[in-house]
Amino acid sequence: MENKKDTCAVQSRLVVVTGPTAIGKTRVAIEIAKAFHTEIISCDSRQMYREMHIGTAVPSAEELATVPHHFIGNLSIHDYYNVSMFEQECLQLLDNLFQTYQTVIMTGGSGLYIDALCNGIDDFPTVDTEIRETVTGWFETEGIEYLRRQLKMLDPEHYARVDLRNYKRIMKAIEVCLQTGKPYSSFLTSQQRLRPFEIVKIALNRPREELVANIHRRTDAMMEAGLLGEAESLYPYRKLNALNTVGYKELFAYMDGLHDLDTAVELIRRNTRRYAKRQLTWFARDTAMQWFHPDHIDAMVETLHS
RNA sequence: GGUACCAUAGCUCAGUAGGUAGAGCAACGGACUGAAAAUCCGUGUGUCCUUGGUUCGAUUCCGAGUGGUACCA
Repeated sequence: MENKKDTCAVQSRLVVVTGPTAIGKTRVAIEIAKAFHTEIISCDSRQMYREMHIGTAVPSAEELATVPHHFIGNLSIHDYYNVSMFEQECLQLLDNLFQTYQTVIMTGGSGLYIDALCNGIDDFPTVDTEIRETVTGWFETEGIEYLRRQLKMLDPEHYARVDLRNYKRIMKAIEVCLQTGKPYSSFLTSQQRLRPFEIVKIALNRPREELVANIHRRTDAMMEAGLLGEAESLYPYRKLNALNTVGYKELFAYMDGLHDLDTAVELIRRNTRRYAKRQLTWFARDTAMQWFHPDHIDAMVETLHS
Protein backbone atom coordinates (compact mmCIF):
# COMPACT_ATOMS: atom_id res chain seq x y z
CA MET A 1 0.00 0.00 0.00
CA GLU A 2 2.66 2.49 0.99
CA ASN A 3 4.72 1.64 -2.08
CA LYS A 4 1.78 2.01 -4.36
CA LYS A 5 1.21 5.53 -3.02
CA ASP A 6 4.85 6.43 -3.42
CA THR A 7 4.94 5.42 -7.06
CA CYS A 8 1.56 6.85 -7.87
CA ALA A 9 1.77 9.96 -10.05
CA VAL A 10 -1.31 11.59 -8.59
CA GLN A 11 -1.02 11.92 -4.88
CA SER A 12 -3.91 11.57 -2.50
CA ARG A 13 -5.20 14.89 -1.32
CA LEU A 14 -7.18 16.09 1.69
CA VAL A 15 -9.07 19.34 1.24
CA VAL A 16 -9.90 20.99 4.54
CA VAL A 17 -12.81 23.44 4.48
CA THR A 18 -13.05 25.45 7.66
CA GLY A 19 -14.08 28.84 9.01
CA PRO A 20 -16.09 30.30 11.85
CA THR A 21 -19.41 28.87 12.91
CA ALA A 22 -22.41 29.84 10.73
CA ILE A 23 -20.20 30.94 7.83
CA GLY A 24 -21.63 28.29 5.49
CA LYS A 25 -19.09 25.45 5.61
CA THR A 26 -21.64 22.69 5.15
CA ARG A 27 -22.90 23.96 1.82
CA VAL A 28 -19.43 24.69 0.45
CA ALA A 29 -18.08 21.31 1.49
CA ILE A 30 -20.97 19.51 -0.17
CA GLU A 31 -20.55 21.46 -3.41
CA ILE A 32 -16.83 20.72 -3.52
CA ALA A 33 -17.42 17.08 -2.65
CA LYS A 34 -19.92 16.84 -5.52
CA ALA A 35 -17.44 18.45 -7.90
CA PHE A 36 -14.86 15.79 -7.01
CA HIS A 37 -17.35 12.92 -6.55
CA THR A 38 -16.04 12.19 -3.11
CA GLU A 39 -16.97 11.98 0.59
CA ILE A 40 -16.85 14.30 3.58
CA ILE A 41 -15.21 13.89 6.97
CA SER A 42 -16.50 16.15 9.71
CA CYS A 43 -14.04 17.72 12.11
CA ASP A 44 -16.58 19.22 14.43
CA SER A 45 -16.18 18.26 18.06
CA ARG A 46 -19.90 18.56 18.78
CA GLN A 47 -21.61 17.18 15.69
CA MET A 48 -20.18 13.81 16.64
CA TYR A 49 -22.72 13.42 19.42
CA ARG A 50 -25.85 11.78 18.12
CA GLU A 51 -28.02 13.21 20.93
CA MET A 52 -27.24 16.76 19.81
CA HIS A 53 -28.76 17.73 16.46
CA ILE A 54 -30.46 21.10 16.44
CA GLY A 55 -27.95 22.99 18.55
CA THR A 56 -24.93 21.74 16.63
CA ALA A 57 -26.39 22.52 13.20
CA VAL A 58 -25.65 19.10 11.73
CA PRO A 59 -26.25 18.81 7.99
CA SER A 60 -29.87 18.06 7.09
CA ALA A 61 -31.04 14.58 6.11
CA GLU A 62 -31.12 15.70 2.47
CA GLU A 63 -27.59 17.04 2.68
CA LEU A 64 -26.37 13.85 4.30
CA ALA A 65 -28.06 11.89 1.53
CA THR A 66 -26.30 13.91 -1.15
CA VAL A 67 -22.76 13.16 -0.02
CA PRO A 68 -21.61 10.47 2.44
CA HIS A 69 -20.47 12.05 5.74
CA HIS A 70 -18.24 10.60 8.43
CA PHE A 71 -17.91 11.45 12.13
CA ILE A 72 -21.41 12.81 12.46
CA GLY A 73 -23.54 11.28 15.18
CA ASN A 74 -20.92 8.58 15.72
CA LEU A 75 -20.65 9.16 19.47
CA SER A 76 -22.90 9.33 22.48
CA ILE A 77 -22.69 12.22 24.91
CA HIS A 78 -21.80 9.59 27.51
CA ASP A 79 -18.66 8.53 25.63
CA TYR A 80 -15.22 9.78 26.53
CA TYR A 81 -13.49 11.25 23.53
CA ASN A 82 -10.45 13.35 22.79
CA VAL A 83 -8.42 14.88 19.98
CA SER A 84 -5.94 12.05 19.85
CA MET A 85 -8.68 9.51 19.31
CA PHE A 86 -9.96 11.68 16.49
CA GLU A 87 -6.51 11.87 14.94
CA GLN A 88 -6.08 8.10 14.97
CA GLU A 89 -9.57 7.24 13.74
CA CYS A 90 -9.40 9.90 11.08
CA LEU A 91 -6.06 8.71 9.72
CA GLN A 92 -7.41 5.20 9.51
CA LEU A 93 -10.56 6.33 7.74
CA LEU A 94 -8.54 8.41 5.29
CA ASP A 95 -6.40 5.43 4.50
CA ASN A 96 -9.55 3.61 3.45
CA LEU A 97 -11.11 6.48 1.55
CA PHE A 98 -7.94 7.17 -0.41
CA GLN A 99 -8.19 3.71 -1.90
CA THR A 100 -11.34 4.88 -3.66
CA TYR A 101 -10.92 8.63 -3.98
CA GLN A 102 -7.99 10.79 -4.90
CA THR A 103 -9.49 13.78 -3.10
CA VAL A 104 -11.34 13.70 0.21
CA ILE A 105 -13.03 16.66 1.89
CA MET A 106 -12.82 17.44 5.56
CA THR A 107 -14.98 20.18 7.05
CA GLY A 108 -15.65 21.58 10.47
CA GLY A 109 -14.63 24.34 12.80
CA SER A 110 -12.68 22.61 15.55
CA GLY A 111 -9.22 24.06 15.01
CA LEU A 112 -7.43 21.75 17.40
CA TYR A 113 -8.91 18.73 15.64
CA ILE A 114 -7.80 20.02 12.25
CA ASP A 115 -4.29 20.67 13.51
CA ALA A 116 -4.08 17.28 15.17
CA LEU A 117 -4.90 15.60 11.91
CA CYS A 118 -2.73 17.79 9.70
CA ASN A 119 0.32 18.16 11.93
CA GLY A 120 -0.05 15.38 14.43
CA ILE A 121 -0.23 15.69 18.18
CA ASP A 122 2.31 14.39 20.68
CA ASP A 123 1.59 10.97 22.04
CA PHE A 124 1.12 10.28 25.72
CA PRO A 125 -0.90 7.67 27.53
CA THR A 126 -4.60 8.13 28.09
CA VAL A 127 -5.26 9.10 31.70
CA ASP A 128 -7.32 6.73 33.86
CA THR A 129 -10.70 7.97 34.95
CA GLU A 130 -9.75 7.67 38.64
CA ILE A 131 -6.77 9.96 38.20
CA ARG A 132 -8.81 12.52 36.31
CA GLU A 133 -11.44 12.47 39.03
CA THR A 134 -8.79 12.83 41.71
CA VAL A 135 -7.25 15.88 40.08
CA THR A 136 -10.67 17.39 39.42
CA GLY A 137 -11.44 16.87 43.10
CA TRP A 138 -8.25 18.70 44.08
CA PHE A 139 -9.28 21.66 41.99
CA GLU A 140 -12.77 21.74 43.46
CA THR A 141 -11.77 21.37 47.10
CA GLU A 142 -8.24 22.79 47.29
CA GLY A 143 -8.33 25.39 44.55
CA ILE A 144 -6.04 26.40 41.73
CA GLU A 145 -3.13 27.43 43.96
CA TYR A 146 -2.87 23.87 45.22
CA LEU A 147 -2.77 22.62 41.63
CA ARG A 148 0.03 25.06 40.86
CA ARG A 149 2.12 23.77 43.76
CA GLN A 150 1.56 20.19 42.62
CA LEU A 151 2.62 21.00 39.08
CA LYS A 152 5.67 22.89 40.29
CA MET A 153 6.83 19.73 42.06
CA LEU A 154 5.87 17.28 39.34
CA ASP A 155 7.01 19.25 36.30
CA PRO A 156 8.85 22.53 37.00
CA GLU A 157 9.64 22.94 33.30
CA HIS A 158 6.00 22.97 32.29
CA TYR A 159 5.14 25.06 35.33
CA ALA A 160 7.40 27.77 33.98
CA ARG A 161 5.67 27.77 30.63
CA VAL A 162 2.01 27.00 31.19
CA ASP A 163 -0.69 29.64 31.69
CA LEU A 164 -0.99 29.41 35.48
CA ARG A 165 -4.45 30.95 35.44
CA ASN A 166 -5.87 28.30 33.11
CA TYR A 167 -6.89 25.47 35.39
CA LYS A 168 -7.59 23.05 32.56
CA ARG A 169 -4.03 23.21 31.29
CA ILE A 170 -2.63 22.70 34.77
CA MET A 171 -4.95 19.79 35.48
CA LYS A 172 -4.10 18.07 32.20
CA ALA A 173 -0.38 18.27 32.91
CA ILE A 174 -0.77 16.97 36.45
CA GLU A 175 -2.90 14.07 35.25
CA VAL A 176 -0.27 12.96 32.77
CA CYS A 177 2.48 13.28 35.36
CA LEU A 178 0.54 11.13 37.80
CA GLN A 179 -0.43 8.62 35.14
CA THR A 180 3.07 8.10 33.78
CA GLY A 181 5.37 9.05 36.63
CA LYS A 182 7.16 11.31 34.18
CA PRO A 183 6.92 15.06 33.62
CA TYR A 184 4.26 16.13 31.18
CA SER A 185 6.80 18.26 29.35
CA SER A 186 8.89 15.18 28.55
CA PHE A 187 6.18 14.10 26.11
CA LEU A 188 6.18 17.32 24.17
CA THR A 189 8.24 17.22 21.00
CA SER A 190 6.79 20.06 18.95
CA GLN A 191 7.53 17.95 15.91
CA GLN A 192 5.22 18.05 12.95
CA ARG A 193 4.20 14.62 11.67
CA LEU A 194 4.46 14.01 7.96
CA ARG A 195 1.29 12.74 6.35
CA PRO A 196 1.24 10.44 3.31
CA PHE A 197 -1.11 12.79 1.48
CA GLU A 198 -1.27 16.37 0.32
CA ILE A 199 -3.25 18.84 2.41
CA VAL A 200 -5.01 21.90 1.03
CA LYS A 201 -6.61 24.23 3.53
CA ILE A 202 -9.52 26.50 2.65
CA ALA A 203 -10.88 28.97 5.18
CA LEU A 204 -14.20 30.75 4.70
CA ASN A 205 -14.95 34.25 5.89
CA ARG A 206 -17.11 37.24 5.13
CA PRO A 207 -17.53 40.74 6.62
CA ARG A 208 -18.15 40.53 10.35
CA GLU A 209 -21.55 42.22 10.10
CA GLU A 210 -22.77 39.51 7.75
CA LEU A 211 -21.38 36.75 9.92
CA VAL A 212 -23.12 38.20 12.96
CA ALA A 213 -26.38 38.45 11.00
CA ASN A 214 -26.00 34.79 10.01
CA ILE A 215 -25.39 33.80 13.61
CA HIS A 216 -28.50 35.61 14.78
CA ARG A 217 -30.61 34.18 11.99
CA ARG A 218 -29.40 30.67 12.72
CA THR A 219 -30.00 31.03 16.44
CA ASP A 220 -33.61 32.00 15.74
CA ALA A 221 -33.94 29.09 13.31
CA MET A 222 -32.64 26.68 15.94
CA MET A 223 -35.19 27.92 18.46
CA GLU A 224 -37.96 27.54 15.89
CA ALA A 225 -36.72 24.06 15.10
CA GLY A 226 -37.13 23.05 18.73
CA LEU A 227 -33.79 23.63 20.42
CA LEU A 228 -35.50 24.21 23.76
CA GLY A 229 -37.14 20.79 23.59
CA GLU A 230 -33.85 19.16 22.68
CA ALA A 231 -32.14 20.89 25.60
CA GLU A 232 -34.95 19.85 27.95
CA SER A 233 -34.50 16.22 26.98
CA LEU A 234 -30.76 16.51 27.68
CA TYR A 235 -31.15 18.42 30.94
CA PRO A 236 -30.43 15.37 33.12
CA TYR A 237 -27.01 15.09 31.47
CA ARG A 238 -26.15 18.79 31.58
CA LYS A 239 -23.00 18.12 33.61
CA LEU A 240 -21.43 16.04 30.83
CA ASN A 241 -18.62 17.70 28.92
CA ALA A 242 -20.40 17.26 25.61
CA LEU A 243 -23.15 19.50 26.90
CA ASN A 244 -20.82 22.28 27.93
CA THR A 245 -21.75 23.72 24.55
CA VAL A 246 -23.12 27.00 23.28
CA GLY A 247 -26.86 26.73 22.72
CA TYR A 248 -27.36 24.19 25.48
CA LYS A 249 -25.69 25.63 28.56
CA GLU A 250 -27.63 28.88 28.24
CA LEU A 251 -30.93 26.99 28.05
CA PHE A 252 -29.97 24.85 31.04
CA ALA A 253 -29.39 28.08 32.98
CA TYR A 254 -32.85 29.23 31.91
CA MET A 255 -34.35 25.94 33.13
CA ASP A 256 -32.52 26.47 36.41
CA GLY A 257 -34.27 29.82 36.70
CA LEU A 258 -31.10 31.89 36.36
CA HIS A 259 -32.62 34.05 33.64
CA ASP A 260 -35.63 34.21 31.33
CA LEU A 261 -35.88 32.66 27.88
CA ASP A 262 -35.25 35.88 25.96
CA THR A 263 -32.06 36.40 27.92
CA ALA A 264 -31.02 32.81 27.23
CA VAL A 265 -31.43 33.35 23.49
CA GLU A 266 -29.50 36.61 23.68
CA LEU A 267 -26.69 34.81 25.50
CA ILE A 268 -26.63 32.07 22.87
CA ARG A 269 -26.18 34.73 20.23
CA ARG A 270 -23.41 36.46 22.17
CA ASN A 271 -21.55 33.28 23.01
CA THR A 272 -21.79 32.09 19.42
CA ARG A 273 -20.33 35.42 18.26
CA ARG A 274 -17.45 35.03 20.69
CA TYR A 275 -16.89 31.45 19.63
CA ALA A 276 -16.70 32.55 15.99
CA LYS A 277 -14.09 35.14 16.94
CA ARG A 278 -11.95 32.53 18.73
CA GLN A 279 -12.13 30.33 15.66
CA LEU A 280 -11.05 33.19 13.41
CA THR A 281 -8.11 33.92 15.70
CA TRP A 282 -7.05 30.29 15.52
CA PHE A 283 -7.31 29.99 11.73
CA ALA A 284 -5.63 33.35 11.11
CA ARG A 285 -2.45 31.95 12.62
CA ASP A 286 -2.28 29.17 10.03
CA THR A 287 -0.33 30.55 7.08
CA ALA A 288 -1.37 27.62 4.89
CA MET A 289 -4.99 28.76 4.91
CA GLN A 290 -6.40 30.01 1.61
CA TRP A 291 -9.23 32.40 2.37
CA PHE A 292 -12.43 32.58 0.31
CA HIS A 293 -15.85 34.16 0.52
CA PRO A 294 -18.33 31.28 1.00
CA ASP A 295 -20.21 32.31 -2.14
CA HIS A 296 -17.16 31.86 -4.36
CA ILE A 297 -17.35 28.11 -4.67
CA ASP A 298 -16.35 28.17 -8.33
CA ALA A 299 -13.12 29.92 -7.42
CA MET A 300 -12.38 27.28 -4.81
CA VAL A 301 -13.03 24.42 -7.21
CA GLU A 302 -10.88 26.11 -9.81
CA THR A 303 -8.03 26.46 -7.33
CA LEU A 304 -8.35 22.78 -6.48
CA HIS A 305 -8.27 21.75 -10.14
CA SER A 306 -5.10 23.69 -10.94
C1' G B 1 -48.96 76.03 23.22
C1' G B 2 -46.82 76.59 28.67
C1' U B 3 -43.61 74.84 32.69
C1' A B 4 -39.94 71.56 34.60
C1' C B 5 -36.15 68.10 33.87
C1' C B 6 -32.67 65.65 30.61
C1' A B 7 -28.87 65.43 26.37
C1' U B 8 -21.39 62.27 28.00
C1' A B 9 -18.66 55.40 24.68
C1' G B 10 -22.76 50.84 20.73
C1' C B 11 -26.42 50.61 25.44
C1' U B 12 -27.55 52.07 30.69
C1' C B 13 -25.33 55.77 33.39
C1' A B 14 -21.39 58.29 36.62
C1' G B 15 -18.16 62.55 36.67
C1' U B 16 -15.31 67.04 36.09
C1' A B 17 -15.84 72.86 42.88
C1' G B 18 -13.85 75.31 34.83
C1' G B 19 -7.63 72.38 33.14
C1' U B 20 -10.68 67.80 26.68
C1' A B 21 -13.60 62.12 30.96
C1' G B 22 -14.84 56.50 33.50
C1' A B 23 -17.92 52.23 35.32
C1' G B 24 -21.06 47.92 34.07
C1' C B 25 -22.75 45.39 29.87
C1' A B 26 -21.85 45.03 24.67
C1' A B 27 -17.65 45.28 21.41
C1' C B 28 -12.56 44.57 19.87
C1' G B 29 -7.67 41.88 20.12
C1' G B 30 -4.73 37.59 21.61
C1' A B 31 -3.25 32.55 23.60
C1' C B 32 -4.11 27.46 22.81
C1' U B 33 -0.56 19.76 22.54
C1' G B 34 -6.10 14.09 24.69
C1' A B 35 -12.78 18.03 28.03
C1' A B 36 -11.37 22.62 22.48
C1' A B 37 -18.63 25.13 20.73
C1' A B 38 -13.81 24.01 26.19
C1' U B 39 -10.45 27.08 29.04
C1' C B 40 -7.56 31.48 29.78
C1' C B 41 -5.51 36.55 29.02
C1' G B 42 -5.49 41.68 27.30
C1' U B 43 -7.84 46.56 25.34
C1' G B 44 -11.85 52.50 26.25
C1' U B 45 -13.19 52.53 21.14
C1' G B 46 -15.75 59.65 22.78
C1' U B 47 -17.05 66.59 17.99
C1' C B 48 -19.11 65.19 26.40
C1' C B 49 -26.27 67.55 21.10
C1' U B 50 -25.48 72.44 18.08
C1' U B 51 -24.35 77.47 18.49
C1' G B 52 -23.23 82.32 20.69
C1' G B 53 -21.23 84.47 25.40
C1' U B 54 -18.07 84.83 30.00
C1' U B 55 -12.91 83.01 30.70
C1' C B 56 -5.93 82.31 29.71
C1' G B 57 -8.95 77.87 29.17
C1' A B 58 -15.95 75.52 28.67
C1' U B 59 -18.10 68.84 28.28
C1' U B 60 -18.75 71.66 33.01
C1' C B 61 -21.16 78.40 34.08
C1' C B 62 -24.91 81.83 31.24
C1' G B 63 -28.17 82.68 26.68
C1' A B 64 -30.41 80.73 22.26
C1' G B 65 -31.55 76.62 19.14
C1' U B 66 -32.61 71.37 18.30
C1' G B 67 -34.17 66.64 20.15
C1' G B 68 -36.33 63.75 24.18
C1' U B 69 -39.23 62.82 28.80
C1' A B 70 -42.89 64.33 32.40
C1' C B 71 -46.69 67.40 34.00
C1' C B 72 -50.21 71.46 32.87
C1' A B 73 -53.37 73.10 29.01
